[in-house]
Amino acid sequence: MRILVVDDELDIREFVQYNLLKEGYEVACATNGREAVERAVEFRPHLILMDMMMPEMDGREACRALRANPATSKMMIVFLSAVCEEESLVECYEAGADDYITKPVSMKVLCSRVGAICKRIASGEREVFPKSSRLNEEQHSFVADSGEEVRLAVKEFEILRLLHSENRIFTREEIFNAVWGQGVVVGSRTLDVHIRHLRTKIGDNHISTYKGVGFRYEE
Amino acid sequence: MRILVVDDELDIREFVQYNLLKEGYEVACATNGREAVERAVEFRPHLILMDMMMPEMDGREACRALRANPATSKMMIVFLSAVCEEESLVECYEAGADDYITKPVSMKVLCSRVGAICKRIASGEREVFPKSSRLNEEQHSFVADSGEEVRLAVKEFEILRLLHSENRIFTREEIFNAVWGQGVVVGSRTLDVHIRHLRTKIGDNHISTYKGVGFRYEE
DNA sequence: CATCGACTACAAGTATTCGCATAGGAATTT
DNA sequence: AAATTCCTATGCGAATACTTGTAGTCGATG
Repeated sequence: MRILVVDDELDIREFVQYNLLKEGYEVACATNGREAVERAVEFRPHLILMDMMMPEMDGREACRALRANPATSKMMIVFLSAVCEEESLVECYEAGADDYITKPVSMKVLCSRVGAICKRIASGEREVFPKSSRLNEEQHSFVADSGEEVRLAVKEFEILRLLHSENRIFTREEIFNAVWGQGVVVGSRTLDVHIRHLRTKIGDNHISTYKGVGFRYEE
Repeated sequence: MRILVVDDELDIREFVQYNLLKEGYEVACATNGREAVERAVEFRPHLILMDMMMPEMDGREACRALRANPATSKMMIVFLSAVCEEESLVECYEAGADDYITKPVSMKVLCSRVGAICKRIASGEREVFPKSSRLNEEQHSFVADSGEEVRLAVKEFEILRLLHSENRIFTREEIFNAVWGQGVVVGSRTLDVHIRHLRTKIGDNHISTYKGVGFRYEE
């Protein structure tokens, strides 16, 4: 799990970085908002811990900039600031922050909150990175991240559309209801065959099966 | 993938051009809005990276001019500007910009965003160039890109007009409704016959069928 | 380690959809 | 009126998409 620490004060950066590293996180730093935006693109952090008041570009602006770019728009952004006035809190949320931690804060508290956030990310409750592949609704095709396009048959497309729509496991029953409709009954093997066709067309690593539960689209 | 870089400052032009060339893009430059409009016609770029403030003709005006000309109206236009005020951002979008990047920006960030845009273009999600073939309403004829003209029957013309109008798959039902009208019912094979006639007249590679979905005009 | 349930692979069968040839009748032109 | 072009219908073969059966694999569980 990668975390980007953004603060203009060296002491705080190093303190936070040291403790997060000890907890097993991968950590990168930036000293102002502008740097943060750049590093976010190249480092691809799951979580950004950012100070509010910084030179060059402050937290609010940086937050808006991050939300505006598709590559970074879904990352967790948590403000870590000494300013604990109501106003700035509201401002943060308006700028698109996910959470807010007031300074000073003990490492124990910080780590526990960071841990909670990371658990949410790991569980898939919150998607942090945008999918690089897309479905082309108008052409009934799948566009891989490499850019190449594959034409899909109707059933294949409908199954993939469902799986692709949300970042979670879909049960077999859900898939049958969504693709074939409630009343229709087809053999259970049918779905397996379509899944296999999809895998050969779009690559084996995209659809993973959860035995006894269902299927899920990944990457 | 061709990119047109428009900026009045030589340093920035060369910096951006050098880095985009290194990434494998074909790059051309212009130093103001007027030049940009001219070069866009002859260079036929997929993407135009344009500064906001320039002498002679500024970004907004150039953008509007590009949108007004059918030959350039669908190109991706992205502003690259130091002015990060809300107002100018809104102005850009009003002028018809597709995206907005604030300067200064690292090459890494720029490349990643340019890459994302190019992927969208490559996937066909966005059509950048107008179709080279066109329909002649008065003559009820089809003019191929080679210039030769084919006369079409009424039904043929109406079907082709529909397919030609948008870059997507049209279902059989849509075609029936558009060409014959809602109430009228004709045999399902009838459409196939007309499609075959069209294909023999305008070439086999233009209309592709999506089994179970519909037909689509291409190229 | 045996068993069971659930998934996969392969192969074959069934159903649907499409392309094409052909043909008769309507509309238009000569 | 005759000739030509255009529209629609129909039937069948071919191609594609979908479903099912059988057999085999995998992993968890007692």
